[in-house]
Amino acid sequence: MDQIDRKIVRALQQDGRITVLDLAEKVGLSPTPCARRLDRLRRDEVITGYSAQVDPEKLGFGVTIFVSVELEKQDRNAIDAFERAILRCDEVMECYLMTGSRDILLRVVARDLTAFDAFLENRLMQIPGIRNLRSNFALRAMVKRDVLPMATG
Amino acid sequence: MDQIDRKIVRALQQDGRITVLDLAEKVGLSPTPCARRLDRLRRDEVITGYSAQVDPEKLGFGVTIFVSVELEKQDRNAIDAFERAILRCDEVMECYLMTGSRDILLRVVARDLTAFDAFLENRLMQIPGIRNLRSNFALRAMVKRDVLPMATG
DNA sequence: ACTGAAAATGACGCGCG
DNA sequence: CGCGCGTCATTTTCAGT
Repeated sequence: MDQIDRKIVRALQQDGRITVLDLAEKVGLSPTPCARRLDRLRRDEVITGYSAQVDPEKLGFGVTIFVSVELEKQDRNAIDAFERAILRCDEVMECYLMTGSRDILLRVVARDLTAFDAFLENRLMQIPGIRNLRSNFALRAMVKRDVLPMATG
Repeated sequence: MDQIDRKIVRALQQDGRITVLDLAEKVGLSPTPCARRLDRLRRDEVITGYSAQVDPEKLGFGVTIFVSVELEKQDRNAIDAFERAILRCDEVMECYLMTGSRDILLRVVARDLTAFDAFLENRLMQIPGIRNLRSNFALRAMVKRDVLPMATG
């Protein structure tokens, strides 16, 4: 992971469909070694995939909700079980295990509040071991970034 | 936005570098009309871009922190000013305007706690109009998804 | 369907550490 | 000495018309 690798990763975060030729020029390499580095970055799982950025509203997901979940038990088994269950919920875009009261933070998308209510009732609250929930609604996203900061190196 | 468009968007979220040929086959179209739809989806900003998915840890960003910010005033001007300021912070990967006490939720990445402290001191707390802050630390990401749920249609 | 461009692959020599 | 770059060439595949 040298400076050129970081440039490659950065360029690909900014434009995931850039060609190897353009990428090579951008980072100051010729195409073949650039492609070799790209292969390595994927093998090492620095780059784990590629994705289109989509406007959720245009797909009908107008609502974003953050849900704090506190589990009854916070041992490994309880957390693993919750994790397996939450992986099956497509509405959950992000899920973080937090410090402190060792609760869990979810970012959930939904079509509207009715759909979110259905998610809570039929999905989230069906998961055993939940002590309590707290939902906070987002009015809008001010920032949604896909490019990590420059690692100082 | 019909069912085929949704399939296209879904496939591109799953693999942002899929070729038009493979995409066409996947959604049951021939390449040319598939490419036309793709152009339209980009023009309509349903698809806003493409990005590589990167493992933050492998780039040295081992720490994720959620920061709740409460502003002194919650009028349009104060929020706009905060938004402009936060856009300049590369460490802020997401920022949501919330309901309730109309505060703001940030997801911040940092190299370590020292770097996060520097961000708080030199960046975030330099923004005027902040009444208070509350930081919550993530132990790890359980789920990080880039594919929106299927819109029922 | 066609044409130009790009990707994937491999071989080879070179230079810098 | 060896790793990584550059160059070149080839074949296959893709994009755009």
